[in-house]
Order: sequence, then C-alpha cells, then structure tokens
Amino acid sequence: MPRQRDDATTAAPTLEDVAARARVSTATVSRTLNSPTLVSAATRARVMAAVEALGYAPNFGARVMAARRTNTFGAIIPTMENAIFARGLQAFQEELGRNGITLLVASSSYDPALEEDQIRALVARGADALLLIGHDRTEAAYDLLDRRRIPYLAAWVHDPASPRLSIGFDNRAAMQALAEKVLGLGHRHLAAITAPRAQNDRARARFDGIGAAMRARGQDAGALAVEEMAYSIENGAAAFRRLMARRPRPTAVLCGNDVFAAGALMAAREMGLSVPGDVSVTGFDDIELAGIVTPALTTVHVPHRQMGRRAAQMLITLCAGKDPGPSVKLETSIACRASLGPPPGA
Amino acid sequence: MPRQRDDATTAAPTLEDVAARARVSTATVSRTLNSPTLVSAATRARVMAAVEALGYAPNFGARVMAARRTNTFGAIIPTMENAIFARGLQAFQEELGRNGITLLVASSSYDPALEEDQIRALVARGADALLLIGHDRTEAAYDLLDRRRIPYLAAWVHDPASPRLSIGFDNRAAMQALAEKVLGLGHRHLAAITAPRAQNDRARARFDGIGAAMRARGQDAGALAVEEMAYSIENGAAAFRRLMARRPRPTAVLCGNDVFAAGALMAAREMGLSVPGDVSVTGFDDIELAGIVTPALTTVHVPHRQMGRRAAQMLITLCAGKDPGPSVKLETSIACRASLGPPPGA
DNA sequence: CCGTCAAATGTAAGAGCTTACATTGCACCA
DNA sequence: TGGTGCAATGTAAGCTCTTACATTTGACGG
Repeated sequence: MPRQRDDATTAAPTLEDVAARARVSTATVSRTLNSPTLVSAATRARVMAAVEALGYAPNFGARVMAARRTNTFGAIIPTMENAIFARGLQAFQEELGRNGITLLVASSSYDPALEEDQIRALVARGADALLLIGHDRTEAAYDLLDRRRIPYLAAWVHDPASPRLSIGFDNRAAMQALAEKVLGLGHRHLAAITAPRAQNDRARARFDGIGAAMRARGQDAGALAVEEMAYSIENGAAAFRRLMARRPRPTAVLCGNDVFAAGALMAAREMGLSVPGDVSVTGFDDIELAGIVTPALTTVHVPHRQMGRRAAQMLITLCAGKDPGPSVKLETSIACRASLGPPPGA
Repeated sequence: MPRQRDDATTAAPTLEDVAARARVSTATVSRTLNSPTLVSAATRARVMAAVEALGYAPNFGARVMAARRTNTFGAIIPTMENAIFARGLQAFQEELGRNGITLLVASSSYDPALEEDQIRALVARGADALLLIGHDRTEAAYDLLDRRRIPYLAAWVHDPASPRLSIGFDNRAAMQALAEKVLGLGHRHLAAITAPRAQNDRARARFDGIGAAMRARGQDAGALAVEEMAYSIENGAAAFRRLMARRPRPTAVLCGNDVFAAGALMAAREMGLSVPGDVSVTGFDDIELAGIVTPALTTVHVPHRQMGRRAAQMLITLCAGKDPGPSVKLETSIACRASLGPPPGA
C-alpha cells in the first residue's frame, strides 16, 4: 500500500506519510488533527512538525467518506449578479464560520432545473445542510432532499400556507403595505414591474400584494399596468419606458425589487421625467443601491443580516438533530425616501 | 449526525444498491454513468431505471478518491458584499459550465490568512484549479499551491514584473491615465480614497498611478490628500467628508473603486456640494453602480466579462497540461461621465 | 463445428481517512 | 510485588467509488 516514492514531489502527502515521518500510527496523526486532547503533548508536537514539513492537508473526499459528515453547508441563490442576496448571505456565512462550518455557494439563474442540478451537486459533495431561496422548486428537488434527509431551509419567504421550514418575511403583505401607502397618497394609475412569476413565489407574492391593496380600496386590480421581465437594471429601464407609453400614464411604478427601480429611475432621467414630480417609483429589498440612487428609493426594508444569521443558527440546530422551532417570520418596514410622492396635480 | 448506517431508508443509496437492483455489477453501473458507450442499451436502460427508482446520486468524495479528479474549479474573491467581482465571476462560471466544470466560490474578506485557509479548503475538496485575485498572498499559500501542483491564475491584475500567470489589466497605468485626465482639466488639489494598500496590490498600483501622473506633470505627489479605508459605501462617504475638511480643499477626489465613489457622491449631496461643480469624483471598475448614481461616474472601464471568460479558458488549458500562453493584459478605457468636470472657477 | 476476436460484463484492488476495539505501559495502592 | 485502571497508542475495518484486468458470450470465417 505504500505509495511509490518516485513521484513524491507531485503527489499530495497522505496521512501515512505524516505518520511515517512522525514515527506514529495513522490513527495518532488523525487524532492529533481532530481531537488533540487525546494525544500527549510530545507526540502532538512531533506530528505537527511532520505535518508542517510535508505541507500536509487532509484529503477532503477521504475524510468525508470516513467521517460521514463534512461540516459544510451549501447555499443556492438565484443570482450573484446583483446584490439582492449578498448581505444576507454574508451574514449567513459569518455565522457559519463562527461555528466552524464552511459555506459553498452556487447560483441557479432563477432556473428550477439548474437549481435541481446544483442541489444534486452540493448534496453529492456532502453538504450537511442547504439554504435555499423561496419555496418554488421541482418535485424532484424536494424528493432528493427528503430522501437523503438533508436538512434544508427556505429563506426570503414566509408563507403561512407552506408546511416547509422557512425564515423570511411575508412578501405579499409587505408589498401590500407599500401599495396602500402609494394609494393613500392619491395615486390612481399604478403600474408594476415584476420578475417572471411562474417559478418565483416571492415575485408572485409581491405582485399579488399590489392587487390586494387595490382591491382593499375598491379599485379594479385588473387596471394595473404590468411588465414582467428578468431582474436587471436594463430591463427595469426598458419596462419603465414601455409603461410610460401607456394611457392613462401611470403615476406610480411599483417595482418588484430595487434593481428594477434603479433602472426605472435611470430611464426617467433619460426621458426627462421628474421623480417623484411626474411619476413615483418604489423598490423592494432595500439593498445598498436604494440609498445611493437619486432620488433615493422608497422601498421595503428587509432585515437581511438578521435573516442570514438566524438562518445559519436554525440550520445548525437542525443538523444537530434538535428542534429548530417553527418557521420564522421577520418584520419588514417601509423605508420612506424621496422617490415616492403624491401624484402630479394632487 | 444525520445519517445512521443501520437505517436503510435514511442512508444514501450506493452504487452497490443500484447494482443489486439492476442485477449487474457495480462496475457496470459506474460505466453506465461515466462512459455509457461501453454498456449495451438494454443494460443501460435497466441501470438507469434503478438509478431513478433509488434516487441515486454518486458520492462525490468517493468518486474523487477513486478517479483523482473532480471537474471542479475554485475561486476565491475578496468579497461578495459588493458587485466588484460579480460580473467577472459570472462570466467565469458560465464558461466553466459550458465545459462541464463546477465552480465553488469562497471569499476572503481581503484577509490573506483567511485566503490561505480558503485555498486549503478548496484544495482539500479537490479543486482541480483555482482562480485568485491579485498577486498578494502569504508565502504559505504559494507554497501549498506549488507543492500540490494546483494550477492557478491571478485575475484583476497585470503586473509585468510578476513571473506568475495572470489575466488582467495594468491597474497603475489605468489610474495614471485617469489622473492625467483629471489634471488635464486643471485640477491642482487632488485627493485619493484608497483601500488598505498593505496586502492589496491592486489598491497599491492604483494609488501609485495617481502619484505617477502628478510627478509626470511636475507636481509634488506628496501633496496628495489620502484616506485609506476598507471598501464600502459608508467608508467612502466618511472619507469624503474628512477630505472636504482639509485645506486647501481638494477639487477632485479619485476613488480606488466605484463603491467608494458612490459613497463620496452621497456625502457630497448631504453636504450640499455640487458634483462636479464644487468637486469632481471619479471611480474605478465601472460596475453597474457607476451608471446609476447621480451624477453618473467617470471611471475606469474594465472588461469584466471578457476577463472572466478568458480566465476560465486559460485555467482549463492549464488543467489539460497544455500551454496557456503568457499572462494576458487586457485594455481598460476611461468611461467619461458626468462626475468629472473642470475645477470650480476654471 | 471450432477457434478467434470483440463486445459486454464481472472481479477485486486500491484511493486516504476515521474510529471501534485492542494493546501497551505505567502510576498507584494494598 | 501483583493487580487495577487509565492514558496513550496501535490495528484494521470500513466508507463509496473507478478501473485494470479477467472472464463470458456470441458472431463469424474457415
């Protein structure tokens, strides 16, 4: 079983190499690395010296196979391109780090099939638990997760109707509150820019929130002007231009997230429209961007960092086989900034 | 932890389980999955049915151990919090995806010790190659990489003086060109907001570029007002405020990246300063943000996507044992937008 | 009708680690 | 001085795959 020495410079050193050099058994080396207290100080020093000298790093695959756990969590987010998930994920990672857990991140491009692939990849890599976004995914994905008993948690959502564990906020109610505020200012011609709703429960919920607010005021929700596109600044700008061409022209554009809203603001500037003088614009998520653009965005503030940190804690609890408690509903608030005002002539 | 071995319904199905169900040997199952052409159609169908029925997914660790390669690349970026690396990384991932390679991402928080840990983690996980940012890292990190013969590539830099393979641009020359443009407009009191230079060659190079431009014009580079902080909007704003308190008050603030510049713009607005009327602000990187803020940022445009894509290609070539060619120098340009103008009274 | 050869499949040896269990050695006490 | 018990260490059995090599099967030419 000893490896050939002729390629010793290329091949990674193994436990056995370290053991040989430190003149102990492989078990002792393993213990030195994983449960130092079981090893005498003298031996420990000898082993560490050998590790150092050889530049040894344990082979992860082998370790996983033998130990049957990885101390690795996975997260699959829809996109890394914009900052929607950045802050939450950062907090998630920090909390995991404090607990000695490594985070692997993959992105699904808002594509359920791709997400399923990524879940499979992460599971195969031995992720002990997964953080996912929202509840919308393929049956096969849920199947895999349940079958393998992989603990997982849906973040960025709180849907009382779902039996699945989640941490997040009520996207629908939050958007409804914002829409009610807009309506309360006297706006009668609303428009929405939403992400494709078919496979995105957050987008769907947010959109529905607008309709709910309109109906609550006795308005016809069917009168809402809608543009549906993938999240991006460019798309937000394009959608805004099209909305401004409609008649009656909307006096308030409610965007599915801040990225859209930033695009809308850009388009407005290009078109020479004043915000909120000619038209109001609102966002959702309160990412950093929201405070930077001019005018600053009125948007739904989401407790990103808190969500990330608590998600980590819940998942760790779950992994330990303990009860993480029920799904967590976080509170959102409306960040009132300059982009929202009364309709023109009001 | 989660999976106990005596619980058949919980344990992940193994190759052996699939083999038993399909009434073939484990070798045949493995071949069906990895080299389907070696297996007859009938057998293949039987095996696939078993795979399906059992929800089998190969154990990555075991596969790596046996096959000694992972088709996984790793990337370690300094931060995920802002979008500096997002676009390049996305392109990198897309190109890898086209080649059947999975990307694992980790972030180092601009901390070399942490980066070293992350390198170790990724290498242990069997990353076939690594994408790193810049050339500044610990000796130990380079040691590990060289020892294990892990192909790696430094991106976001092109330092002719470094023998190490890289793809990127000349940060120094790019910033120098921008600074010369600023000076050409008549500015005489420059200020800089830079990231900590000690362990960040890009920040250092950019900063040095400003000094070079000043000297080239016969100015005293020592007169440059400097603020050094970690990249963040908040810090950019704070640094800007402090710079505006200096006398003589700078008429142009050159920021180490667009995030700082966005912060500076915010602070200027709060202070009632007009940009570029009272003070000009420039950025670096030309991330999406640059076009969104008001006024839009004059900044150094970087070909993010091209860099990401070509980085992937080079790394793949390197992994195949072929010659990736020399380090690649990409061209930057100056994106002239509204935030830069002549100094007041000029 | 047999030998040959290729295609299809099987057998079994690792790959590097963890850990249950076994062994050793030594201090301490009766 | 022999027995006890514990701390330190060793032994070796897996963990789940891939693949070199071995075997089986059947078509086909002579």
